[in-house]
Amino acid sequence: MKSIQEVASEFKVSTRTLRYYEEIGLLKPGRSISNQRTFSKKETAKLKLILRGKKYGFSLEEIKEMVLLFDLDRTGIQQLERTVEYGEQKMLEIDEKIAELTQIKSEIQQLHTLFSEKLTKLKGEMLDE
Amino acid sequence: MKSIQEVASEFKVSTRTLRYYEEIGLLKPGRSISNQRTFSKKETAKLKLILRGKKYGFSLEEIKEMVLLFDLDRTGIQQLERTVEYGEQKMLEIDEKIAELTQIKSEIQQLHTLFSEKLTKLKGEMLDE
DNA sequence: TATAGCATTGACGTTAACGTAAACTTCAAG
DNA sequence: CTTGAAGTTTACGTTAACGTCAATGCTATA
Repeated sequence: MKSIQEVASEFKVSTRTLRYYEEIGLLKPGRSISNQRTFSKKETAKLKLILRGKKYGFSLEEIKEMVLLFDLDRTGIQQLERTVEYGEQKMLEIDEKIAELTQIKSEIQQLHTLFSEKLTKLKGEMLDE
Repeated sequence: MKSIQEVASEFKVSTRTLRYYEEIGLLKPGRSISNQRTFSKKETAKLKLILRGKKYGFSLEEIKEMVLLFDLDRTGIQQLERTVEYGEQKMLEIDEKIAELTQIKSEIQQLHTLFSEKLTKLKGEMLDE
């Protein structure tokens, strides 16, 4: 069980951010006798997922859905089926994102090649003078 | 040359968004005689890059740097060298993002497998009754 | 020529995701 | 026991990325 400061510095976020994530239902840390937040392994795992999600452009609202995978008591069959479906859909979305990133990379790559050649040529011209 | 409405509906953004992108220096459409914005191929290409960049979580400020690759007169050697370096760095960043996405996917994959098994088991139990 | 439909430039409004400050409590160290 | 660091809640402030509205201009067509 970690304190809010420990978690904050471990993940390089502010304590305000952690409280905010609790406020909007993303995290659900426990409480000590003196009412201080305690973060279990599960919560830090969730936080890791949240931060990774943010890094590639999901809103906290979207992330919330994904994090629910960690929280819900998946007892009923219907619940489980929905969860499984949801997971499949998310994986498809991720595949799309990867494809787009690859696309962007190749565009940059082209520009890069273009400029590199231009540069080589320019340097050559300098030697000619 | 396309009008603002043509571009807006083609890319499914608002005209306001296009004006905003001009306001912050991302796009630089030309003007018709009657002062109406005209979008060249280059501008729409830039817009495409902008929207793709947004989709995976770059801020407009970050995107601005990337879009500059399209705009600058790359005449001087120093400029070109900087540009080439910048492009290399960006490609590295993209590789990182792809790696993280792959990581997220595998985490979801694990949860998915877990729940799928649970589901299969539950369904089996139902038949046993 | 009047009217409808798109364009323009301000300028103020809105929302997400926190930052920051105030007022208070709790805990560990001297 | 006091003092300082870290915790709590409450609440107002801030910034990016637009939305929305008002006032106005061009222009094609009935």
